[in-house]
Amino acid sequence: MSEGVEWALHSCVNLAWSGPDRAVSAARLAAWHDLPAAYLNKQLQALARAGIVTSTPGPRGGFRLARPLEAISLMDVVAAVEGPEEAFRCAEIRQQGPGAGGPADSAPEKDAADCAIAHAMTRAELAWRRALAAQNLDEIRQQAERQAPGAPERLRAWLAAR
Amino acid sequence: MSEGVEWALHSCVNLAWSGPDRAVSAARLAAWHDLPAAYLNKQLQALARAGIVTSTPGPRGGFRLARPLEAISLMDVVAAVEGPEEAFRCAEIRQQGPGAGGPADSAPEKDAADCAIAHAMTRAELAWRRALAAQNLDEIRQQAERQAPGAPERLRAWLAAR
DNA sequence: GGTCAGGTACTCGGATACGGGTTGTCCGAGTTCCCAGGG
DNA sequence: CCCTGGGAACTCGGACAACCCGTATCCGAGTACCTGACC
Repeated sequence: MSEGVEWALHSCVNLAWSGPDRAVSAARLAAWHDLPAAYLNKQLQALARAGIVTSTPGPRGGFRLARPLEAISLMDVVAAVEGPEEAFRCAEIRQQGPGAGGPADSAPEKDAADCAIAHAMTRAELAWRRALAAQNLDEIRQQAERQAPGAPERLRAWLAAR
Repeated sequence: MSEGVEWALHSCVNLAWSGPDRAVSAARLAAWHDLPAAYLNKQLQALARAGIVTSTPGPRGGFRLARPLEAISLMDVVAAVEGPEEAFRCAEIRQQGPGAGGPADSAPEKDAADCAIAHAMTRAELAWRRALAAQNLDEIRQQAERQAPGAPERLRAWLAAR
C-alpha cells in the first residue's frame, strides 16, 4: 500500500478544517506534518485529476476540496492515488504450459472469468472496496474531532499566522 | 499484490490433485504452468514455514500438503507468502510537525489506535481478511473441477509419465 | 542369493544478482499581487 | 486621488534521479536410491 494514501487522506481532512473559502498550498499542508512538499504535491495532483480537489495556481493559490467531505469516500481517495486497477491481477498461469487444458477447449475469450482462484480473490478484494466505499471522509473528520477537539482551530490559527 | 500468491494457490490445488501419498517437486509444479522453478521453490518454502505444506528432500522428495485442503483458507496462503503484516501501515504523520498536537497531550502510548484514518483503513482491510479466511481451498478445488473436469486426471497422468 | 558399502542423482534451502516501481527532487509555465509612475 | 503598466513572487504541473522491494537465479547440504562387490 502506497504511503501517499495516508498523506492524501490527512490532507483532505486538513483542507476541510481549513475551510472552503481559502486555498492551501501543498507546501503548507506538507509542513504541517513534516512531509516532503514536492512529493505531497504529486499526490495532490492525483487527487485533482480524480476531481476530489481543485487546484489554483499563483499567489494565494493552492488546493481546496472540490465537493463536500461527505461526498468523498475512502475508496475515491485510494483509487485516485493507487490507481483504479485491482491489487490482485490474475496472470492466467493455468493457461500456460502442459496444464493449459487440452487443445480442444482453447477458448481465450473466457479469460479469467472462470478461474476459481481469481474469482475468490476478486471477491475478497470487492469486500475491501465496499468497506472503503462505505465510509466517507466526513465520518472520519467527526471521529478525529472527538479525539482531538482542538485540532481544527489549531490548524486554522497556524495557517493564518503564515 | 505479489505474483507468488497466485502460484502458491494453484500449486496447493495441484498438490491436492496429485494425491497425498506422493510428493511433488517444485520443478514439476513449475513446469506444469511454465513458471520459473527456483522462484516457485521460494514460495513453497514460505508455505512450508507456515505449516501449510511439508517438504522432504532427496529423490522421490518434494512437497505435499500438510493438512486437508478444507483446513487451508485463502488467508493462510496469502499470509504465508505476503507476510503477516497488514498492507496499510499507519506512519502516524499526525504526530509529526506543527500538527502534532499541543505539548500537553503528547501521549505516545496511544499510538495508531485512535487515528481515525488508520482505524477506517484497518477496518476495510479486516473485511478483506475475513473474506479471504471465509473460503477454504477445497471450495476452490470443487469449483475448478466443475469447470475443468479432466484437469485432475490430466495432471496425475502427466506426473506419472515423468 | 543375501547383505553391505560406495557412488550418484535428485531434492530442498538459503545466499546472491537484476529490474521495475514507489519515493523523492527539481525546474519551467502561468497567474496573481504589489508598487511605482503618470494623469 | 485614481488609473495603469511592469515587475516580482508564489503556485501548480510535469519531467528527472535515487532507493527499495519483488523477481529471478545459482550453488551447497542432505537424503534416498541404485549399483556393484563381497560373504
